[in-house]
Order: sequence, then structure tokens, then C-alpha cells
Amino acid sequence: MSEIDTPTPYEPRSIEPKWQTRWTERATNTAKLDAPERPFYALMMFPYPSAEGLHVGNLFAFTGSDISARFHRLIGHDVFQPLGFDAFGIHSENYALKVGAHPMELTPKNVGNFTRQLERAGFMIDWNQKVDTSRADYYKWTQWVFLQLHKQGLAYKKAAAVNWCPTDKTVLANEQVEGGLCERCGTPVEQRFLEQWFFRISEYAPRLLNNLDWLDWSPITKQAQRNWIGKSEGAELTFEVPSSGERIAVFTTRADTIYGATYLVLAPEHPLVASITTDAQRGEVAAYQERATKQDLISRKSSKEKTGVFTGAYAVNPATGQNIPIWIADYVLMEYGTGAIMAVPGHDERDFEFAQVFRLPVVRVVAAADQQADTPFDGAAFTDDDKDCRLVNSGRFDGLAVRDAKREVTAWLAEGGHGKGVTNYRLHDWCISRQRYWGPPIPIIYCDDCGAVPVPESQLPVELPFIPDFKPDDSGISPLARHEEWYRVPCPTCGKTARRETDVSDTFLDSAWYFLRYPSATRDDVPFDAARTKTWLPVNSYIGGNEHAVLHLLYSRFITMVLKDAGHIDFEEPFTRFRAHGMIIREGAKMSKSKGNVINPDLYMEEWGADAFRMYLMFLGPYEEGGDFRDQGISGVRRFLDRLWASVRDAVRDGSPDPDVIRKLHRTIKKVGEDTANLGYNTAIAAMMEYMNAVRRGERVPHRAEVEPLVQLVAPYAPHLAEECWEALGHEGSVFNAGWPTFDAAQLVDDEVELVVQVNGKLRGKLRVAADVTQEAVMAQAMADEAIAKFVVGTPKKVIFVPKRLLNIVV
RNA sequence: ACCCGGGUGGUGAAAUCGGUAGACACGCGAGACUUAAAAUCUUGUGCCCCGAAAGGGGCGUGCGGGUUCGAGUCCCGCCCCGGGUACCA
Repeated sequence: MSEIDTPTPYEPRSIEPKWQTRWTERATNTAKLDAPERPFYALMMFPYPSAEGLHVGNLFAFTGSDISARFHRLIGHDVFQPLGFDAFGIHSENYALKVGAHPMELTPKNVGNFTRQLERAGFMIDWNQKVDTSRADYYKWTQWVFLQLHKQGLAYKKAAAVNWCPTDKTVLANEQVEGGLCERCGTPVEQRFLEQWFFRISEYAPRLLNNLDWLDWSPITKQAQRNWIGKSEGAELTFEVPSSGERIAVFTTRADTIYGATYLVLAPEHPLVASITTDAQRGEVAAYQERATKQDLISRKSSKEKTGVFTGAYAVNPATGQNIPIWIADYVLMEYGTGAIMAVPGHDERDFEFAQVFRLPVVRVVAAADQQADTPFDGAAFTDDDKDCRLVNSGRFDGLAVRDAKREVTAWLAEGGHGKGVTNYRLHDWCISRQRYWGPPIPIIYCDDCGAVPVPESQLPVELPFIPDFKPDDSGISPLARHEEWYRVPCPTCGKTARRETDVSDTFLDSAWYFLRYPSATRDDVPFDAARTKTWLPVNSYIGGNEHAVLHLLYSRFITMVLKDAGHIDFEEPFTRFRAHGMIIREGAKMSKSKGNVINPDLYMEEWGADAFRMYLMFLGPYEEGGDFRDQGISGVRRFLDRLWASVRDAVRDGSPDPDVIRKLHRTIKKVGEDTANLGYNTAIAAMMEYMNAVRRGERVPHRAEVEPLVQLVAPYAPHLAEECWEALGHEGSVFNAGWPTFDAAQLVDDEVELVVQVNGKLRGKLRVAADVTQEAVMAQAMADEAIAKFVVGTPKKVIFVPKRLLNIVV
């Protein structure tokens, strides 16, 4: 053995590739899929493989997820952590259009680059089970999922408005429209009517809402879903139109205000408009309807000025028996409720505004405690409905509290055949049609004789052909519709020449079931293997961004429910636990390409090492809130890793460890374990740093027993260095098979504590006392301390003693 | 407008139950090592005031009230920032 003059420094550049290679060679990250003892499915939201490569936001998300997965493995679970690529969809296609490439050629390149970066970062991913939504062996089963919904009657076709960008000549998804403008070119988006496929997610609204009560999800995510589902309890009331014999149904949450309903308003698209409109008004009404439909959805919703037209018809208010005029106006939306409202201008802001513009009568039917039946409106509607508000000008209901009146008025109207209590949901059916190229063709064939025929499951996949002219054009139909050789097929039922559906499905359908595919990713005969699914699902831990709270996360829950109802699986919630991570900003500002302040993870990993980069991302703020990336901050984490390595390298085996350090170690084990389990990564790292400061104060050479457990604690955070240290300590196998250190509760109790002494709540001194000291003894000790005693003038009025914490003397 | 988050030093941030505000880290100051620098190590670092120093005092968690022996934490009323939804009846 030769003495080495220069001790080996910490060199992430050499040890990180070394361990990445070993993990692959030794299959360290491969899960025991078929006979796990304690299966734990750790899932992170899969990325869309952009050409720019991994964004630091991806790395932040994945690192937090990876730490959780590695931690669960260390505490004894068989962890399965797969990853794949959300490679189909408009994002990929738009990028291909921008750079003039073909998505079918671009995607594998991007996937390759992503895979390299993910390996570079050292994630514990089981790459045997990867998924790529744009490959036929995956989207075959996406099409299968569509067919299951179709079979259940949950997929249907109807004409609906889509967003159309006249510059890009393409249909846009809602999420690609920002403030009424195309996100790519800034052109105002227009509205077009096209035949589209929808999924009946609205039928599942009550179940999607109710299950939130027991799901272990981040509260912010649950709240977002509740808002999106938008449960609204109210009543559907009917108004008769004597002139035409029609009955108009309206939805209201304020049935109590029926006596103040002075007119009705229908959405311009309402089906009854044509039959009730009088001849005199017909021209004006038609003109208004035309204008409303032509106008795009966004500007209609954003311009709040009230417009409308009188139909010439009247309806009978069932409460007052009076005839009230029927108007049409675009502030009433056909998509919500019944597409018609009873207008109560006295108690609804929008109705009030409308009534002002068209000089319609405003009647007070609700009054607060300090108001009378004839208190005038002060230029605005009175919308309060709290317990002090009572009905006025409402016949037999006068004096009733609003709360009770809602119920009683509805019951009374129901008795007279004028309505019933109903619950409405804001959630709309899910439009899954995309007039685009880069997605799974919807597996439907149109036959003149047989109608819309589902493609038989045995004929899946309906492969997406390679076509060079994938660019969408002005026609509003999918590029696939330009390829007769592809869409012309025999009808599966009668054999007559028929035509394939040329639209593809929404990217969100690809990702609405991918978690089911991972454990069975290598099977090509079934979408998911029954035994594996039973073993691994539902997902134990799902971590991702809250931007998907209402799209991906809701769709996944819906698809899971449908598959359960169809008997394919035996659970209806896909993710037992979901945690939303925060967002990373840089030097106080949002990162964006235009600002040129985007972090390139490769550069940081090159300079500081993947472990330091991972750990810094976790240290800069609470994981669930995100944080501010400061370029200088990473040096502190790197210093910690340098010191860890040096401590392990220099650790002595002889003699015994310092008992004070060991006591601190046990506290650290407890804290790091608890914090890591709760995603409190920043404070877990702080605790490890604090411990390191005790282990390696000055030139102190630590004992092996002081540093070895720390290597295990740091392993989820800095996996490469942990392995290197573990090996340096003489261990053969991976540190990830070594378990998690346990703490000794006896080491946590102090026999001596520092007690704070306050006088009138102000800190005046600190005393070291035995943990079980009595109040009398502390009091005596405090009064013997001149620095404290000088503030105690006269006899104390009161003394508060909190054992192990403080003594407060009140004078 | 509504619904969620959040506001703490020069900076990123800590703070189970109401109990030492500012852990940990960056930055900065001082010192050791060095011919020098870097690296490393030691040490100081909320603000203000008195003091040569030792030391002492006051103030302090967005603003204004309140509860309490004691409030970053609880209650009432505001202001500001971030996110989501939005003519949803």
C-alpha cells in the first residue's frame, strides 16, 4: 500500500457515468414485475419529447418523483418506476411544421435525446417497460380504448364549434388558444362548425366529484377539479308561451326570486326561437342570430356589453301569472343549463345590466335586514343571499329567508307542474376529434348502408400512414382526407366500399390510459395483462404538475371508471395518491425562450455533476411550491457533496464514534425519513447539511459509523455519489439494496434542555436545566440570575411554565 | 368578479400544538493557509440606538385592529403578488 499525497477528490464526471453503466449492466433499476413482495408503482407524468430537450421543469418534477421512488425502495418496497413519451399530438406536429421536418422522422430523434438526458440525470427508471404513444404498438390500444367507449354508448358524434386559425389554416385545441388568439401566430381565432366525436364524460360528473372526497390528492388539485366539474344545485322551471303552446325550461339557482322574473332570455341558438318569434320580429331576430353565430366564441364571451332582440312573444310567470317578454341575447349560453334563463334584474348583475339597456322592469323581491320592499336599487342588482335576506313582494312567501325560500318555492312550483329541483354540472362532454395528422386515427368506418361502423378489434391498429403533405389546409378537414388510397376501405359489416374516419383523436386520450400500459408494455396481444394490472394498479404515487389538474388528471379518472364499468379492471380511481409539484423560476423571473433565460440542464450537470444539480433543484424551495433558481446557489450543495465524499474517504474505523455526533445522527435519520416521505426535500437536505457540519467541523476526521448511515440517507438525492461512497466503505452491492437506517428512540431524548425565560413575554435569559425539572426549581434558578431578576420588579402576578420550553414571569 | 396559493434579513428560504423568529444555504465582512490567487478551514452577518470595548436597550414576519401571559402561526377588516376559472344563470 502506498501513501497517496493528494487525496482522491470528488469527480462526478467520472463516477456518474460509471454508476449509470453499472446500473444498466446489473439491471439495478429493473422491477420484479411478476413476483413482487411489496409492489409500489411510482409514476411521474411522462414528457412530450420536444426538440429542445429536457426542460429544467421536467428535471425538477422527475427528480422529486425519483427521490420518492428511491426512498420507497430503501424502506422496503418493490418499486416500479417507468417512463415513456407523450410523442403524439399537436405540439410535436407544430414543431415539425416549424422546422420543416416530418414528425414521423423527428420523433425518434427527440426520444433518443430525451433518453440520453434522463440517463445522464440518473433516474431509477425501468426502461424495459417504456411507452411511446406515437408507435403503433401503443396506439393500437388507444384505438381499442375508443372502441370500448363506443361499445358502452359513451362515444357519439355531433356538430360542434371548433377553433379555427385562418392564418395557420388549422383547427386548434382549446389549450392552444390564448386569450382568443392563436398561440403560434397571434391571429384571432374563428369559429367553425364540424362533425366531431365526443365522450360522455358529463355523465360521470357526480362520480368524478364525489370520489374526490376520499382521494389522497393535493388539495389544490382537488379544488381545481371541483371548480371545473362545477356542481350547481338549483331548479329547472318551466314557463308557458300561450301564443304558441310551447313550454320553455330555464335553469336557476335562485328559484326564490321567481316573483322578480320580469322577462325571459333564450340563447340565440335555442331551438324554440324559430317557433315563438312573431312575424313582426322575425327579420330582426334572424339578423341577430346570424351575427351571434358568426362571431367567434372568444369575443362573444369577452365583450360584456349587453345586446339582444325581443322575439315579440310572451311567457307566463307561473308565480305572478303575468305575461313577461321573451328576448334572445348572446349573454345566455346554449351550452349551459337549458340555454334559457328567467331574468331577475333586481337580483342578478347581468340581468340588471340588460334591463338597463332595454328599459325592462326591475322588481325587488329580496331585501336585507335594513331594506324595505320598496327600497330602490342603487344602480346595481342586489345579489346577497345570506341569512338576513328575506323575500318581499313575493305573495305568500314574503318574509321567508332566502335559504328556505329556494326550497319552498321550488316545491310549490313543482306541485303546480312548473318545475323541479335539479343539479347541473359545468363539465362538458369531451371532444376528442382533431382535424390533424399526428395522432391515432379514430377507428370508425362510414358506410352508406351501415352508418358509422366501429373497426373490429381484430383489425387494429388502424395505422397512421406516412404522408409527406401532413400540413393542415383551409378545408377544415384532416390531411388524411386527401388520401383516398388510405381512407377508401370495405365496410367491415357489409363489404361495400366505405370511408374511414379521417380525424385523429386528441393527445389527451393517449395519456388517459398510459399508466395501465407500463406494466404490460411488452405484451402485444392485450392492452394490459390482468395479473400484472392486479398486482401494480392503481398507481401508489403519482407526481406531476398542477397544470394538468383539469385535463389529463380528469380524463384519466374518467377512462379508468369506464374501463371498470366495462369489466376490464376492478378499480375506478387510477391514482391513489397524487402530489402536485411547484414551478421553477429563475432569478425571480419566469423562464422563456424570448427572454433567453432558460436553464440548460446539460450545462449544469456538466459543470457541477448530476447529483449536485438534482440536489440543488430540491434544495431551492419546497417541492410542492417550486422555487427560484439562483445560479450561485448550487455551489452550496456541491460543497456539501465534496465534504461528504471527503468524510467517507477519510473516515477511520478504529476507536469509537463521538456520542454527541451519534445522537445528532439519530435525530437526522428521523427527520430526513419523515421529510422525504412528505416530499419535504428542502428541509431534509438542510438536516443532512446540519449533520455534516457536526461530522466534519474543521479538520475533524469522522468515524466510519458516523458517516455510513448518512450515505444511505443521501442516496435518493445523490444516487451516484451514494453508490461510490458505499463502495468506498467496502460494500459489494448497490446502496439501494441496503435498506434505510433506523433510529434509536432512546437517542432522541435529552436529559438536559435549554429553557427560555421570559418576563412579560419578552426574552430575558436562557437556562440549561434537567428535562424533568420542576417549575419551582426553574423559578429559583431564574431569580438567582441577575440578568433576569432585574426585570422582575415586585411579586410576580402569574408564572407560566411550559416544561422543556419556557418560563414566563408576568409582573 | 369568484375560487385556490402566497407576502418573513441583502438573496433562496426555515419555524408539528400559539412558546427563543430567521434553521440550512447563497452573498458579503474579518481571519488562517499561500509569494499571490483559487480552493479549503475558522469566524461574524435582521434593523436601529447607547458604548472605546465588554456589554446593554429598543424595534422587527404586507397594513390596521382584536384574542392571549405569549401571535409569523388564531379571529375581524384591508392592501399587494402568483395561479386557476369566468356573461355558468
